[in-house]
Amino acid sequence: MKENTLKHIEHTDITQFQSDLIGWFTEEQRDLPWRKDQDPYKVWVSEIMLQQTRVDTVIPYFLNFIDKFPTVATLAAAPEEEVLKAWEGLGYYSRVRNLQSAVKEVHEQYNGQVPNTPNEISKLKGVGPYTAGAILSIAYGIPEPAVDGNVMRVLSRILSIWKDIAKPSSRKVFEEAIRKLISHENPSFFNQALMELGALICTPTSPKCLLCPVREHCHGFHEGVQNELPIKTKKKSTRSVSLAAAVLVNENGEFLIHKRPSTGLLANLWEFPNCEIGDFSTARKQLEQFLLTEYGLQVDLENGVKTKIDHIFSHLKWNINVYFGKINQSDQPNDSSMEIVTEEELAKYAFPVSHQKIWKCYVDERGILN
DNA sequence: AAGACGTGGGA
DNA sequence: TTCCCAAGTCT
Repeated sequence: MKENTLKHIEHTDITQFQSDLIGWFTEEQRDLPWRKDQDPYKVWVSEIMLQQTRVDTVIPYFLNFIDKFPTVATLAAAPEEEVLKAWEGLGYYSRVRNLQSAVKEVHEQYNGQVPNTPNEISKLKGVGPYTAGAILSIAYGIPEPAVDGNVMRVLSRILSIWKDIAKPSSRKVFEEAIRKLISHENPSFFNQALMELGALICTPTSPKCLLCPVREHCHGFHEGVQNELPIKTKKKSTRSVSLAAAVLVNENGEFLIHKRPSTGLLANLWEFPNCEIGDFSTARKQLEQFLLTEYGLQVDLENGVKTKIDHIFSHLKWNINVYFGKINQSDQPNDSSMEIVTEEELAKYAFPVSHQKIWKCYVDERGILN
């Protein structure tokens, strides 16, 4: 069965395949900011940002992040608040907390040098099998597989592999294939070329086979099944959660914000006080009760719901009822996870997009009133 | 193994 | 609207 899965490798001219693939990448690769040099730190940052995230989205974040934290030493020394702020809006925020944690370890345990062995680099927080292979091959020229979604899709087609790429167990099949195919002369370009091919030519839908530099090596194309591959089972739909949130302002024009717990969803990001509710019809009462029992705040929320915000995550959906309310200057948080800040100071804190939407609602509404 | 973990874009 | 993503990792 195992031999059968990769049977097409026997009929692949590996040297010619490498040459065609790397030759194409050399000519056609996109000009991307993390391709200016092979600084292991910058390669690392880019690979973490690119996890589950589009190139076009990453570019401005990468430029800003490297501007703010150009080296291992600067990121290791940075306040977490600033680091999270630089990641604000990118999503999967544990990536950047793990990155800074790992960078601190590199700074302290490896004298600031990103390790260059599979064993050492894989121990770093947030560095899984893909990222380890990407850094080792791109920054250090070490022939390790870097198997991401692109590579699994491309190889599924080229080698006509009918394994479900959604299953974690499938990854090792593709790693095995890459170990047989990878160029030892230029593992960096080989790995990047496979991903670039997946992004530009061998796309999820409507692959541009007529433009493909390795079409002659592609068993899926020759079998006419390139549109049937890869096999990928779909995931379950998301569940819905109802929330009520409050934008609370005092006589000084200062706002109450709350820092989320250090684990779980949107960890360590800031938000407007909110709670999960069972029933929209009594949302305001539930929120007032929550503010009293959790934060010791006696608040009269304005009567009407200001807006209803829908926010979709990968695995769940928030339906947020937004309320406005006044607090007194004498109301101080009874909780160290809360702060009272001016509108100007708000810009220093990292908020998830869902709560940026709440703030936008407040600004829009206030603009009408003023 | 399967679910948690974000977001914005395209069909 | 709904679904599927896009250079994955952690638990």
